[in-house]
Amino acid sequence: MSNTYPMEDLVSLCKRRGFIFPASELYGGINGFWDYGPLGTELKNNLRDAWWHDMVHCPPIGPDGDPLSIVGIDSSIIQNPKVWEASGHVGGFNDPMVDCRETKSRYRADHLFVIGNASGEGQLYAFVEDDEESYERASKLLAKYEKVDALDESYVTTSLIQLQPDDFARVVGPDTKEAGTLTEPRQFSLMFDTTVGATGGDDNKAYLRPETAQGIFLNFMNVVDTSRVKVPFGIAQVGKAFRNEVTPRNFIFRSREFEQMEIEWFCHEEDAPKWYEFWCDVRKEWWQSLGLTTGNLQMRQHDSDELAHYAKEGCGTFDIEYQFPFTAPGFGELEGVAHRGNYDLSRHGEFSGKKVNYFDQEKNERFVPHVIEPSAGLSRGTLALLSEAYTPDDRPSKVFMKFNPRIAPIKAAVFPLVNKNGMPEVAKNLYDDLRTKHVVQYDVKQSIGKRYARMDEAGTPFCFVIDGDTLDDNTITVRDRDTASQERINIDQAAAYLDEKLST
RNA sequence: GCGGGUGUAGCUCAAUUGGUAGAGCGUCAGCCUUCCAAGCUGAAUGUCGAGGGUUCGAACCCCUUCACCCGCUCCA
Repeated sequence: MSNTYPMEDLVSLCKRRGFIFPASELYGGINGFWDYGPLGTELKNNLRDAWWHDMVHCPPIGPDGDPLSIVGIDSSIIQNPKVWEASGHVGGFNDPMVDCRETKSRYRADHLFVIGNASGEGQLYAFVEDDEESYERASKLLAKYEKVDALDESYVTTSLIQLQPDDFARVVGPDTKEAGTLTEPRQFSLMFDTTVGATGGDDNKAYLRPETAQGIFLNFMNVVDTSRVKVPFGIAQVGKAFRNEVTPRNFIFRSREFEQMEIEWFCHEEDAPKWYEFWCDVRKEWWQSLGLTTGNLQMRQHDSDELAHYAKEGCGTFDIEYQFPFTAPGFGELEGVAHRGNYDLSRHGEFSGKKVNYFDQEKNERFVPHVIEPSAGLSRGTLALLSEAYTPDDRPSKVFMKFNPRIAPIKAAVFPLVNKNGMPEVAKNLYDDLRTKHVVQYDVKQSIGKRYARMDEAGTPFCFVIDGDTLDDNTITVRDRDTASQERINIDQAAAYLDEKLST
């Protein structure tokens, strides 16, 4: 079923029921940050734990019939700043950029020059460095504007970045006719700065990691040396990452602080396409196993022009995309499976001057492994689960959350049908028993209908009810969240019933 | 970053268009209740997003700012 309800309805429910709140709401919020409430935290932790279980503790069966070998790490959010130079994050994305409001083009400020009257008056015409055509165009327009046949020494070329802020109103962009459409140069560093040490200063500048992946590459040799792993193998990590997004948008989909679940799968170059294909399949099936339906998931290969700097030399990137309510009928990225080649390990070897490679004893071969990276968004995954679960209905609550029982924040509720006649005591006993193994809730307040409704919005798959018959024959009812239908089971079977339902 | 919209109780919204805020639902308490937000009674909750201005007086008009939504842009 596609998600066609308004996003606001889901956001409203998340607030109302304690899944997700705006961060710093008391102070008016802060753009791009969100807090997880009691139910949201359970949901996110369940997703994280399911991933860790299925990828690290009990990893998929490989093409040869044996389980894969994957180990976990937990690296620091702040690393030596040189890490981000080696990874390409500092160099490639720190340039001042200039936007054209008219044509929406974006230029690197240091690539733009302007030509104009040396008197400092009149319009300035911008052109792209080393672009003959662009220069010709600017020259012609300037000549026309100045009403001269040819440009002489009274017209000079200067770098755009040397202009004063006031000058930009006089600048005509490389592909516009109006002046003043170019913005002032802006830094587009998407990495968060921070300062290490109490004294501060530029020398102590560091960054909050923009991806968890680098922590894995940094520890590649440590893991190889200490964990008895052999290529091919994987290293997994879950953790926060930070990006100064230009436009945080769409609830927790694009936030400035978010969580990733990443695997770097290290293999021999000649096996890389095989593993790439393998991981695309495995990861898509995994999301499906959590209840994301086929129609809301799609695989999309990146075009060559949108590949990340690290993926250029590999065989590409596949996005696993989900149809969120705010993207429908389009899709938004949930996970990227990238072939990173051996870019990262090579770069760290180069920049550190240390040995970063692998020796295969059987083949007597030393090489830098290639990497397949299934990089999933934990925050985005949580949003996808919420989006998928949100189910408008004609029941009194008008909506219920159809979570897969495995990731549901609350697994079951225990109610006495009425708060008397010995029922509360029996219900309480059952609750005390179940709570030692599962997240369950006990509720005696108000009518049974309201209690069902509360659990529907929390997405609790099962409600156990102690009624009059329980006192006679030890049976209770189990009410199914999705169908509202009931069945009777023996009270002694409740725990086993839950175990069975949660394991499928 | 640009353009448009919105902001009032936990949620959804109202306030006769300048006279210092209400409803429904939810929540809580009590009664009642033998299966789906039932019924009865009662209660708590808002510096009307924030700051400034105009005015005798502002939720309402003006300015600034913040947040959220939509469309562009961006998304290593």
